[in-house]
Amino acid sequence: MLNSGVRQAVTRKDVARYAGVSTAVVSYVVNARPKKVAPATEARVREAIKLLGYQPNGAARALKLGSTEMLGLVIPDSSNPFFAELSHALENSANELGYAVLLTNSNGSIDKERKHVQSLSSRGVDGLLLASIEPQPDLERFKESGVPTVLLNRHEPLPGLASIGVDLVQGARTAVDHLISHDHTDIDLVMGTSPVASVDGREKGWRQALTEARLTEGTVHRAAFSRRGGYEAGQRLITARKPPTAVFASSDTQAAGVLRALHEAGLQVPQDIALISFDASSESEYTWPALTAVRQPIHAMAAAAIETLLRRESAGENEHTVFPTDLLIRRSCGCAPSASNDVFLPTSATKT
Amino acid sequence: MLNSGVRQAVTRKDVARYAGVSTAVVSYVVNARPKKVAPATEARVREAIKLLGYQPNGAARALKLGSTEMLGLVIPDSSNPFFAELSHALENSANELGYAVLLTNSNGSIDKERKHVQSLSSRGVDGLLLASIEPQPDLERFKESGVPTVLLNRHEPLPGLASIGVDLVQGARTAVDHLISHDHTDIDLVMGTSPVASVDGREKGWRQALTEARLTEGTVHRAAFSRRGGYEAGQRLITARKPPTAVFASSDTQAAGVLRALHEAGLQVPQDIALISFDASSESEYTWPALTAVRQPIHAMAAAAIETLLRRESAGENEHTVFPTDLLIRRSCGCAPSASNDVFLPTSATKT
DNA sequence: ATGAAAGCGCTAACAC
DNA sequence: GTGTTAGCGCTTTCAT
Repeated sequence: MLNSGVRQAVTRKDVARYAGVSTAVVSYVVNARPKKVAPATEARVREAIKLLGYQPNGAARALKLGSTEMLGLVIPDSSNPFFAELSHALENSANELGYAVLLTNSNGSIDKERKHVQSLSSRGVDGLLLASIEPQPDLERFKESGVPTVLLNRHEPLPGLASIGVDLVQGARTAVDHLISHDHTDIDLVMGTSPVASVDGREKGWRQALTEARLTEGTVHRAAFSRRGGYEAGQRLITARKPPTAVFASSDTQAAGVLRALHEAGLQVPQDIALISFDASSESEYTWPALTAVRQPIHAMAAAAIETLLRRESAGENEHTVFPTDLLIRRSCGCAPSASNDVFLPTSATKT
Repeated sequence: MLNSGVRQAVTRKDVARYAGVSTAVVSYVVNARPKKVAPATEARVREAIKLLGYQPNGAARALKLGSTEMLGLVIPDSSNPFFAELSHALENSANELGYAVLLTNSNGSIDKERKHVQSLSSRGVDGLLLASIEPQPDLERFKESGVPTVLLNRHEPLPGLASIGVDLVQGARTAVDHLISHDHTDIDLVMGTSPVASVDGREKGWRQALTEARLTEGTVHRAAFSRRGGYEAGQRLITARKPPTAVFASSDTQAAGVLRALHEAGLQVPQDIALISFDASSESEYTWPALTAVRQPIHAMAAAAIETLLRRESAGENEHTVFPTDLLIRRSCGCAPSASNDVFLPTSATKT
């Protein structure tokens, strides 16, 4: 009838016996709750804990309390620089509040994403952080599992679910407007593709900026959200009859690929073709030339996501928080910043 | 006395009642074990499960079974490209075997690393994957917690603990030998710094290759394992009285920094200074020029780590597995590969 | 200030 | 083939 005591050799019972108290008292000192314990008793218990090398059993605690103090994280690809930085920031924020995070990759598969959500829910996570690849995640799924959820990297409100993201349209407009201020009139777009069709805010912003400046619309080069995708788009871009003089890329990784294609063709950036990217993850600072990029406030978003999730555990608000972006001026746009980097547009977060 | 039934509204008991069976039967069908169930009964149970939206409670299962089917991962920085790729591969491998992974970052702090090990152990992980920043991790700590552990990114055997890594010395020698074959005689080293002093295998390999070729030793530039570190090292390197004609960098990220410094100084790679880096993470393919790099077989190592860890749960062997590296020839070394990338040294893993 | 005991949801040995 | 039930380690109410 015994469980194979492989690991949990020492339980609170052993500690209690060793310290000559009841198991309840051990609990009181370990949690400093809900009762006070006499200093002398407490000392004996602590002594016993240290001596026996006692470690509370998380599973038992979770079962009793109904809370695992774990958060589930589902992202497309944790090795992609943007998501790598985001998940790092999320882990740090969660950790500060005593929460551990279960990391899962959907690897671009909707089916895998669903399985992970389900599995994390079954593991009893206290909350779910989901960077979904579905433009319209099935709400019922979440209601059912009942796990508080916040959607990451989500750029439009989704009624019924909390979400956090950036103003894609505004960010793109800032970038394209900047290119226009450098007197460019032929501005192409390298746009990432998501599994399901729907117009990305970056595409809208690019188009809006062009329209307002009464410029003719450039070409949209669709490619995967990856360095390779950008590389292929870059190759297509320069072999057009009339290549653009400037390009806006929907992510840093794509821009890195575009850069490679341009270099291989012997083209100079920004002289022959100027380039601005989106995200401003740390890799964008070390490309050649360094990328001017629309920056997402990753750390602030991560902190807000955790905060929203944990607050939601009690209250159940479903707001969409939009963070502003700034334009980080470096070399690829044609500017020659004097010394350090300049930053535009430092506005604050808004809620919907 | 009731637990606040916030989430786990529906338990196996509800399912049993609804299907008109006992709780044991529900267990049998959910786990397909340890008893057979009549097809008709099974169908009724599955029906009830679906209808009620029943999800097994992981904490209860873990408590009963003494296994959480979770693995703990402790790494210095999950946003560093190398560790990002490693943790991605680890998560994938673990997931295939039904294990979830708890990700934690030590952020370069030994204290944090210890806290995470302790916390993961307390959460009852079935195994620990640890990329320690300590050159000599305290063995007692692990014996005590009793969690099967494998050390990652570990390049020398550590008696008493399983570990996995790459032959740093050999990898570095291959790189430096290659530089020598390009007729370089002044080859500097950009070496990452770890918190505690101890000679890294890459430094040894660099020195050995130089010595065997009867070349005078170049300068060692110590810098952080980061793009910024590499950048600073690169700046120092080119302002020396007699700059080298070739450089071996101990990581891709550092090489990216070196590249930036060289570009800023108007130096050509490989013409003015040739460069080879270590890791060959995916970012090394998209720098300009693309980096020739010593490649670590990240996926194979991840798979082996998981396999070792899970096998160790029963048997308790403590071997050190060394993986071979290859030299991925691209442009930064001075080669002009015809079409695709060439790969050297495809040998197989060895155990100690 | 301390202790006894119930019970969280699940598994599996054992009885039928 | 199915049901009964003990018990995993913990928290906390209630009694002392």
